[in-house]
Amino acid sequence: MSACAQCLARQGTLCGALDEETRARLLAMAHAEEHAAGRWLVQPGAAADAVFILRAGHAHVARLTHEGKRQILAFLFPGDFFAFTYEQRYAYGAWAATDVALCRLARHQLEGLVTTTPALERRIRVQVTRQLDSVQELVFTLGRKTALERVASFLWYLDYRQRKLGRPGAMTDIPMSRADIADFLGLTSESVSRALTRLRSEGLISLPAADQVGILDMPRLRSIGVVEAEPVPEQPPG
Amino acid sequence: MSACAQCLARQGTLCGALDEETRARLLAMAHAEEHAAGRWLVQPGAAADAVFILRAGHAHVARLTHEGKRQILAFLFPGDFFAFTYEQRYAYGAWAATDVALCRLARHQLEGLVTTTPALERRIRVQVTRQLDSVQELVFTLGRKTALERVASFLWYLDYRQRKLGRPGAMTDIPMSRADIADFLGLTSESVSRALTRLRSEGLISLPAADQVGILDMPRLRSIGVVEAEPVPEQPPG
DNA sequence: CGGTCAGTTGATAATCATCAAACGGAGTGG
DNA sequence: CCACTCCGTTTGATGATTATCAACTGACCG
Repeated sequence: MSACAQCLARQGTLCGALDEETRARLLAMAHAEEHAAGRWLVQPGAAADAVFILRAGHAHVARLTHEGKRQILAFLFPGDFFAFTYEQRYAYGAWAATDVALCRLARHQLEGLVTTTPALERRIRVQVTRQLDSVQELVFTLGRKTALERVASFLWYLDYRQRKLGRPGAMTDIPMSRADIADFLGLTSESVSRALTRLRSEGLISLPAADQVGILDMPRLRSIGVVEAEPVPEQPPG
Repeated sequence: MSACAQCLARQGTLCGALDEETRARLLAMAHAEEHAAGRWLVQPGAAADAVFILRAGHAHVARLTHEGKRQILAFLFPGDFFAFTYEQRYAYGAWAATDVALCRLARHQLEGLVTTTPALERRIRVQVTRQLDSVQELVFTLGRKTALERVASFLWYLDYRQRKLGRPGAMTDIPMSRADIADFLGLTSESVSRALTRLRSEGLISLPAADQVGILDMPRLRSIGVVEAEPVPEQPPG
């Protein structure tokens, strides 16, 4: 219950915007778990029989290949909801990047509750839709941005996420390695490093430590990284 | 009603798996429309006040920038469902690639119907979840595949989609230009062309016309393009 | 029969990956 | 307390892939 209270304080969470009764039922079927940094939360290829809500810590979701290639699909922050798929087996893996606390919801139980609780079903649909929006944003980043633009937009994103969790402050944490960032942005860790160095040398950011960044010129950083959609182009392309 | 019958014949459609009454209500609020090739179906930046089901023809969804960059997010086939977003305005545009027929559903009406029709809500959630799965697949393609691998996986995907629509046959249609394929795969049209030429010269495919491909060696094509997920790696990376 | 346009092919350039070395902070042991 | 090691990061040199620019081909259409 107190685990929930902590979680509910956050916006955009699955359980927010639910009435007391539904929340209680959800809680009744939730397994509260804690895992040490480095542990699998979702094994790639395992039966997709649960979904998760991250309560504390950081976790990463990635698609992996036998050749050792890795594409990180999402960096999870407290309050994030993950492992929703239509497939019978997970196409990706998720692991604890730091020590984490999470709620595990068995899929068949959740599907059961959902059929009698339209509000919950709706809430899940909204969450999945938001994830769709953000993955489409990532598609654009990977398909059509340069290394510098990718890194700039990533810093913007990091800052945005941390502000949303209510950490103002001049500094933004970078709670993942250069290699992780690279595997999210479709680059190498060297390219990420070079892009950061360039942004620093041009006065857009400061890097007091490897895991902290100060954004000195947000408008310019944003103009590099965050590409605006065309308002209303004349004629469709193609 | 006959427009619906045509649409319902297809698997994986929004309206499939709904009972008669719900389907009738959905139909009652659906605007059946037809649009000529080249027309906007969704204008980028417009109020996100409707969702669509494509009944016939092909449409493309893309994120566009004022600098003329374009990232195609999806190629829509008959039966596909699109323009679902959490945002108030569309971050992307969609247009008719050929003459199209579609159903338009006003978002506020649909939201209304959905609250009293759990089965429909569930159906929508499933559709959105499937889209999430496929966009995540695209993220991996853009982030971690070479040009040749991207094109190979694209051909596999085209073939897969057309088989699902029930067109066996030795030949697979390519119902979009090289530039469209390029903007989907994060490449240029020249790179797409070179990759196709290479696949042809290596005997994997035949190209009797620019808009048709014959897959001569599916296993090899698949092994190039479709990267298997790691079954169960020992220790999480990172 | 010429014109237009999508597609292909070729030459060159830019970006990013790869390979390699140096750097620096955190932790360890003398 | 300080040297040493380790590992992630940064920086440098080189190479590969893909983008860009440009020319050419062929199909379709007036």
